[in-house]
Amino acid sequence: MVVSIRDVAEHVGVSLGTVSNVLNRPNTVNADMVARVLEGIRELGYVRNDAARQLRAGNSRTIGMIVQDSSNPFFADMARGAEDQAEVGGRMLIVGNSHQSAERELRYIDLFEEQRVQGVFLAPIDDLTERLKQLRQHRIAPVLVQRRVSLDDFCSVAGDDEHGGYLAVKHLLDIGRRRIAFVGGPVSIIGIEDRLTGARRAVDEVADATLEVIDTAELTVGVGRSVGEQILDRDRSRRPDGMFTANDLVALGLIQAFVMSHSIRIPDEIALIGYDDIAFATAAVVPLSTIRQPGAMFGVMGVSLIQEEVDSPGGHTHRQVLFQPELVIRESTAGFPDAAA
Amino acid sequence: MVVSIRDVAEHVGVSLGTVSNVLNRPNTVNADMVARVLEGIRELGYVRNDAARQLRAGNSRTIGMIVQDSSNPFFADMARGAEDQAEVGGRMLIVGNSHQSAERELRYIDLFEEQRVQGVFLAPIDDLTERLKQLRQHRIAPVLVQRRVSLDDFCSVAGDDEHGGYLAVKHLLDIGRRRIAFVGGPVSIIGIEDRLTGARRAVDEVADATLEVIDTAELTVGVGRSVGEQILDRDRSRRPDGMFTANDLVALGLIQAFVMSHSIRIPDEIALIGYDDIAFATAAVVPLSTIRQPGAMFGVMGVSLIQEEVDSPGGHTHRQVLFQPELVIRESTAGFPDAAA
DNA sequence: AACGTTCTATGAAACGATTCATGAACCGAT
DNA sequence: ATCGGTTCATGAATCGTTTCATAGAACGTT
Repeated sequence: MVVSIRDVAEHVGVSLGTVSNVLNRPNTVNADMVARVLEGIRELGYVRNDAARQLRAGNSRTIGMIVQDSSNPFFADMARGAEDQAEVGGRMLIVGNSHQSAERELRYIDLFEEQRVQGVFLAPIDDLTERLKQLRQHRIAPVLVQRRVSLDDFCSVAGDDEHGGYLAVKHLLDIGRRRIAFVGGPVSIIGIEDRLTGARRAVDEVADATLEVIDTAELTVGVGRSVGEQILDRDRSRRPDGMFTANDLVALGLIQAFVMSHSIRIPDEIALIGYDDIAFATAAVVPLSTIRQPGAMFGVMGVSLIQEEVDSPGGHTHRQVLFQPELVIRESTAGFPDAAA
Repeated sequence: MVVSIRDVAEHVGVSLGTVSNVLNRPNTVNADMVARVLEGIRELGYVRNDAARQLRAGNSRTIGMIVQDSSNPFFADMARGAEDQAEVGGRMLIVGNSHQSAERELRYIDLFEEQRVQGVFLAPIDDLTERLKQLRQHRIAPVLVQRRVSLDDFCSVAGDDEHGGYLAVKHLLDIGRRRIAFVGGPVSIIGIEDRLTGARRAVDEVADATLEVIDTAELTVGVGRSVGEQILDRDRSRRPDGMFTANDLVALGLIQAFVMSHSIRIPDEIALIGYDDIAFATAAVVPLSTIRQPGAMFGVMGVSLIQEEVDSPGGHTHRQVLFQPELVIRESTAGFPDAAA
């Protein structure tokens, strides 16, 4: 029923080594032999068994990626970039979704290791340094989406989150806001912590500015909405006048809550700025100011770094690629264009 | 360097079969033997080689999925559902992105077949009936996201697109619109064709209603934006007063174009309805009316059907699961709540 | 005719797991 | 002491590839 390379060999009347050569080194085989073998493969409907290939050859052609939240378009962009780049190198990308659960993250790492992937690309939730070093010993190249990694151990891709956080809050202060709130979390995640640090630095530069930190368990539209409702419950005087969220989803949730209530006007009463610049930020009820990061490029670069490490078996020096974020101003921190006219 | 099951066996001082039994049938092995072996595995950092496992056992533990556009949140939802369900059965999901290219679609199918996945879950672009029958012969279960499949050959999951299209345009007609436009494509894709058919049926029920079809190459925000600009270029009298788009992304693009121009008011001049009800539809500049489909459920059900077929080696009768779409009315086809008040 | 070179086909060995027929060890009953 | 029954460890065979040392064929050169 299932056709092996040996069946093809018998059918064509050549040795099994020749069929393998046709598949892997066609230039070492006589041209019409190649034609005959390919014909036989077609006739029998032979499909190479990759497990056997991998077992013998000792390497897989896949790269594993773990994202924290596949429904976040920013991660979707990253995954798309990663997939495209993997394809360039003739590799395949397997994406796992950790849902921000450290346990699922570890399970995927185990799974990827059993698959003998060539590399793993991930934004770790927990500190995985030890586990990742183990991976490296098993010839799997880990590449992180995270800034603060010990330089010698891993390649990494990151945005300058501290600077991004600074840019965001500096902008809020520049348009005259003083009661700043940061929404996001868990702040134990390094990138988020950095954004908060940058925010704090900006606030500290202005004498009468204050920073309130609203720590959340995750970064979703739903979380944004419930924080928004919580803000709505407050006395008007106790509300912030400028809010910076750790990503765009949370900001979109806030916008929904505020707009639906009809009682808080954006940006008049509260100005809002997000992070990532996902495609939907432009299309929001109130188009969202944000800090832009090149999501797809993160993916492309991450996979490139894996390929670099894999393809240079001798000396490989780890690289830290840092992308500079960029402030994008839209209506959520500016007057409406109409108002200006 | 690399630790095999044999190394573990030697290290612990047992036979290699015993180690395998500990891994696969621990209940047939004496309890403290299990403990000793596990200890050895830990000490040596042994990780099972899945390629070898799969070669010998003859089956993989993975399911392949091909999506047409990973940046569409609807597909992201579907993939998440599929992944969750795969995990329930102890399987792993591999997702490939065809970018609506029939060629990439075929490449992924080949790849999945080499991997000997247990099943493939996909919304085919081309007619793949023959190729998928080949897959089945090789013991790979194909499940389609598509309605019109010959009942006997495959399981499938689908929304009732024809009914959805009808609901959408019926709603536009109900609020008094008569010059209807359908935006989407390519209409050769079955689901899209069905939505158009439903739209046409609704239009035909009303004497003075007309339907204009704007065929597009893909279904993205960018396409929506450019169709929007094209509408803006028209004489006011030649514009539609109700538009139905084949998915929400296109509708969001239209909204962006119209709102940015400040010359077309939604829904006053043009009412708009999309399809899918992605999370961002609620948060749009003008919250978008749409036809809701349960994306995650599509994924869950699709993978369930694969598991059903795989786990019942004897008789399996193919099932067609049809989800009923649901009309969701928001501001893009209604007066603003303010206006009503 | 003998030799060296180049080209190409051959098939046994190996990769690392699972499977399964075999039998050793033990136990309780006769 | 023997026997039947259980429990459990053993290791050779096997899965389908790739690799590689070997050798046959063909050709040109001396």
